[in-house]
Amino acid sequence: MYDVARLAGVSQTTVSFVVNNVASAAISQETRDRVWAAIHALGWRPNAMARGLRTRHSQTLGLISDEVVTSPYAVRMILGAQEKAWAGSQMLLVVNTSGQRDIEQTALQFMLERRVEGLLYATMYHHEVEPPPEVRLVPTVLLNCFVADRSLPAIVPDELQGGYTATEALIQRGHRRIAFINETIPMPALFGRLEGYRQALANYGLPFDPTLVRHCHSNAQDTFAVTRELLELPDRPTAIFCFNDKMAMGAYDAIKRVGLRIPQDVAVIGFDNLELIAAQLYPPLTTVALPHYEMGQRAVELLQTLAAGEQLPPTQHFIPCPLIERASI
Amino acid sequence: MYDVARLAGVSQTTVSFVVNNVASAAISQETRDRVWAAIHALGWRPNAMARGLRTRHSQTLGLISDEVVTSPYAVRMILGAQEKAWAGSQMLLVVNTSGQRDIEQTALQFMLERRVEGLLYATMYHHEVEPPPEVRLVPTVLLNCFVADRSLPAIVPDELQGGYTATEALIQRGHRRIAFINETIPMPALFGRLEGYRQALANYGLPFDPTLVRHCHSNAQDTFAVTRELLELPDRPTAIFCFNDKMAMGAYDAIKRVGLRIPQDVAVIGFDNLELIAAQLYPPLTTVALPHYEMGQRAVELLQTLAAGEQLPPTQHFIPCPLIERASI
DNA sequence: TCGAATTACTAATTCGTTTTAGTTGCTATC
DNA sequence: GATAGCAACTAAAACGAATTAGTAATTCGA
Repeated sequence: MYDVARLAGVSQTTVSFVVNNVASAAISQETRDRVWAAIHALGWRPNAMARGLRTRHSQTLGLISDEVVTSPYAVRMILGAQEKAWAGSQMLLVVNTSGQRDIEQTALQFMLERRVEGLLYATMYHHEVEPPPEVRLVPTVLLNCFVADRSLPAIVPDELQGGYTATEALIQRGHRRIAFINETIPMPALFGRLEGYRQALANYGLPFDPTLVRHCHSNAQDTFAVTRELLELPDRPTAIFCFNDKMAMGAYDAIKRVGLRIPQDVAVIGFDNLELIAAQLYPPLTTVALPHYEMGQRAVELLQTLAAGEQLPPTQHFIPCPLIERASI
Repeated sequence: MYDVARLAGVSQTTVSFVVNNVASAAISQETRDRVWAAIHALGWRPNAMARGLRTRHSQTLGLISDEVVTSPYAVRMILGAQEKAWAGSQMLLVVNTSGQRDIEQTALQFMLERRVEGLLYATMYHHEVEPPPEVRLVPTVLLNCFVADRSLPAIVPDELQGGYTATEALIQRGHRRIAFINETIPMPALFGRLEGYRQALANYGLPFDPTLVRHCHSNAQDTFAVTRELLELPDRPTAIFCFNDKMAMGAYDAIKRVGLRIPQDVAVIGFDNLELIAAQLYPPLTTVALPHYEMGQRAVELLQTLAAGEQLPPTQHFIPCPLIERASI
């Protein structure tokens, strides 16, 4: 900046005023032009570290996530966060801990040293977490997870509404015997979606038939078997709500194998909206989307208002899961 | 640091020496203990901006990528980069430009202002790029892309070897009539894999039959049709090499539809190793993986040596694509 | 016509570190 | 008994901006 000042024949202060467009400073247009010309001539660029040191603002948010691998579309969460941060001209520091506690700990230290203005603590599937206590030193928003005592604001998908929406979509197309193939591992998604399924049935005056609710691991192979069982039931279900799209893949195979058609004979609805699967299956899979992108955005939005000093209670935000209509119901 | 110094009864300089374990400074163990005690008592943490200002090192790498959406597994590239950066105790600044030139431009400015020590310019599918000229102000490595004049170092997948590997795997299992369903849009992958296919055939003394090479868009639907055509050929191929796993999905459907078995009647091999598809298909799909994770790692590795001041020619690094054996051939 | 207000700037301090160049008091040495 | 050498520190100057508190010259108003 001193070099620029010298070349433009002004003081370093003036350069700073011009660069930052300081309202309280009166600088003639002619001087401004000279300063900018000098800046371009020298290729000067502000040093964010020096600026940050003085202003005490890093213009940086940190994102600590456990895994990006399991569900690739959860990446859209990061994307949503990044784009929102970007819109607020902040950068996002991303660290993936691979679920290792020590990495998480040092990542946190690193971020605090860099004076991040807020922290996103994200997980790739919706579950309870116990983040290190230091996260409370800085505004923090949980993404796709929550703490037992709900003492930190969280952005999570509305599993119940999602389950309700899927079931309702089937009911509205006239289905009355709707099977639900649920996950086996206890997790919010399992309980939430089941509850949504029950509420939808109840709301439309349909009975809850426990024989129609099955559990298996969420892969195509296991679901293939479970689906065949369901199809052999005396009063065969006309629709299957699968816990996720991977399961739907297995269900498709099973239905086709016994010579039934989708959706004419058996309708299938999934969950997750994994484009890769849902759009490639034949017929394309109707499913419920996890609103990852929007969750990322909302989380940063919230973080930004918190970082601005606003005092808010640690609300748990449930983001609705929209129905993605394709051709399987 | 001054507060810590006061509490420990030493000078700020001493605190700095203790914190950084400066070898040239002689500090008694007793004093070190007092300093650390004071640090913990006050919860002091170094300010990375102040440190960076003084040392002229940001300990940060920048990653500019166009899209994370198209091929979700390309995310592993970012993961590889992040973990390697982490290992060198550097942080990764990630910006996704969604392919917009203006975002790319400002992202670059932002990163230069933050004095990133190196830049990764990544694309989600392998193709030629023209990055903004400012990338040359700082060590830069291209990831999954390259510039026309090869004036920047690049890390790209070895498409030719990949095509060769896939074809060879089929040949070694006794196949002699091997179809190849290729992409239609001109891109390095199309040419490279085709060349690999040809070289493998030639190497094993098999004729190249143009009727066995088809082109279609890489989705299940279109591939379904093309596969049916292939299966109706008088001298039907016994194996199909699909340009990617999405295509393989369509091929599976077509083969099953006409009552043939995989792999007994027709073998199928894919490309990309999209776990989501390859592992869920029945039978699980043998495929060739794009070494995204390793590419990310290698890119950062290279970047780190460049950032260390080493002068290297802008080599194009071809990372081999390994065969992932499952059950479809 | 003179003081007040305004315009157009600048000097100097500060942010929180690292680092260079000392300083002080001992101990060992010849 | 002076001195070199060492151990154990400290003072002060950067690093590159932002910001506060001025200053000099001009304009304005009564």
